[in-house]
Amino acid sequence: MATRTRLDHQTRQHQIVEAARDLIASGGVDALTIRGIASKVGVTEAAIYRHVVSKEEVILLLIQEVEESLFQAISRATRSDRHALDRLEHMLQLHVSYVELRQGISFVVITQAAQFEEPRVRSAGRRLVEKYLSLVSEIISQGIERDEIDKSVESDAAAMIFFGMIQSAVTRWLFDPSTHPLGEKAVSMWKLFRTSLEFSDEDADLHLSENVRS
Amino acid sequence: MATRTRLDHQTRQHQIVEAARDLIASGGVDALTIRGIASKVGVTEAAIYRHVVSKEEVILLLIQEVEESLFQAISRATRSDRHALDRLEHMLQLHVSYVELRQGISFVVITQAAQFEEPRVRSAGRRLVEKYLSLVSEIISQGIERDEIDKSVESDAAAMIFFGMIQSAVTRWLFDPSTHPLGEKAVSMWKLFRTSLEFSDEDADLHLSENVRS
DNA sequence: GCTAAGTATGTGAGCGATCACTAACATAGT
DNA sequence: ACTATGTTAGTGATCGCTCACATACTTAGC
Repeated sequence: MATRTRLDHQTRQHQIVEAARDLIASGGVDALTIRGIASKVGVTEAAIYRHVVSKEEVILLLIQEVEESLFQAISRATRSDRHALDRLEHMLQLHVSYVELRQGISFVVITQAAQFEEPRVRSAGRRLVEKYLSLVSEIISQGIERDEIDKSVESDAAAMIFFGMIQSAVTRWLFDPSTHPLGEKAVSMWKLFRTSLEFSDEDADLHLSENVRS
Repeated sequence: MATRTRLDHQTRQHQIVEAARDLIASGGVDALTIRGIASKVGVTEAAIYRHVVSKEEVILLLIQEVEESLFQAISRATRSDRHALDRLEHMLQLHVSYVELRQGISFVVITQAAQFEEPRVRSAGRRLVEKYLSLVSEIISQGIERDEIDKSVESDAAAMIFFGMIQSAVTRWLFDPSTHPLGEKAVSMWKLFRTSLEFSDEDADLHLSENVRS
C-alpha cells in the first residue's frame, strides 16, 4: 500500500473547501457531493468527516471563503481615497476579474443558496449580499457628501443597480463566455450607469468649480 | 378505493408543469422531484411517466411555460406606442408583479439552469434570457430612433442593466420579502436608471466629467 | 532517551433514504 | 377489441453519514 499521507486538520479543511469550489464551478451545485470532495482531495469519504461535521458545514465554509476572498479582491478599490466614481469603476473591474478567475462561483453560489432550505446557509448568503450592498452604498454616500455624486441619487437603489450589473453580466457569461466577455459587458454598462450618478447640468458650474478647487 | 379519476394527456401535462412550478417556488430546485409532482397531482409516480418522458422534459416544459406566461404578462407594456421610457417603466412594473404572483420562479429557474449540465435545458434557458434582452434592447433602439432616448446610449448595455435590476431586486426579495418589497425597490432603481437614458446636454456633461475626474 | 499510552487521522464496509425510471398488470373510455 | 390512463412493486444508482478498526504522530512517565 502506498504510504498514507496524514495532514493536519486545517490543511484538510482548506483542501475540502477548495475541492467544493471546483466541483460547483465545473458541474453546478448538484455536483457538490461528499464523495466528489473525497475523490478530489484523495481520501475516502469517511475521512472528510474527520474535518467537517456535515455537508452543510462545507457550504458554510465555502460561503465564508468566497466572502473573504471577494472582499480581499475588491479591497484595493475601496480603501483608496480617490473619486467615488473611480472607486466604483475599479471595484467593478476587480469584481469581474475575480469572477472570471474563480469561474463564476461568487454570486452563483449565493443566489442558489437563497432558496436553499437550510436556515444557516440561507442567512449566510443573505449576510454576504447585504454586506456587499452596504459597501457599495457606503461608497456612494461618501461620494454624495464629497460632492462627487449627484445628491439626488438614492445610494441604496444605486447599489442594487451596481449589484445587478454584475449579476446580469455573469448570467449571460455563464451561458456563453466567448460571446459575452465579462469585462467588456461590464465596461459598457458602467459607461452608461455612471451618467446617472454624475451631476446633472443645472448644477454643473457650481460643482465643477468646487471640485476643481479642492 | 375512491373512483380512479382519469384525465386526458393535455390536462395531466398541465397539472404536472403547475406542480413543478409550485415545488420549485416553495423548496428550490432540489424540491423538484417526480415523486413530489406525483404527490401534488394526486397520482402515482409511474402515472407521471404516461405524460412526460423524463424529468428533463418537465423542466423544458416549465421553462416554456415561464416564457409564455412572462411574455404574455409584459406584452401590454411592449405593444403600446407610447414613449419608450414609459414602456420600459410599465414593463418593469408588470414583470415585478409577475414575479410576485409566481413566487419568484421566473429567472430563478433560469439562472440555475445556467449551470445545469443537460444541454437542452441549458440552451432553453439561454434562449429565454436572450429573447428577453432582445425585447428590451429593441424598445430602447426604437426610443433612440424616435429621439426619446439619448442617442449615445448603447441599447445592449442598457438592456442588461434593466435585466440586472430585476435580478438584484428578486435576489434580495427572495432572501427577505418583507424588508425588500419588489415593487418599491424596482421603482427607486428605475427612477435612477432612467436618468441615464434621458437626454442630457451631452457636450457639457462629457466635459464636466473629464475635468472633474482627472 | 525509551517506551507505553493516548490522540488525531486514516480505511473499508455498509446503512437507510431517496432518486429517476420501468415492467407487469388492471381498468376506464371509445 | 383496443387504447389511454392508471396501479403495484420493484430496479439499480447515488446520496449523506456512521461504525469498527488500523496506523501515524504526540506526549508523559521512567
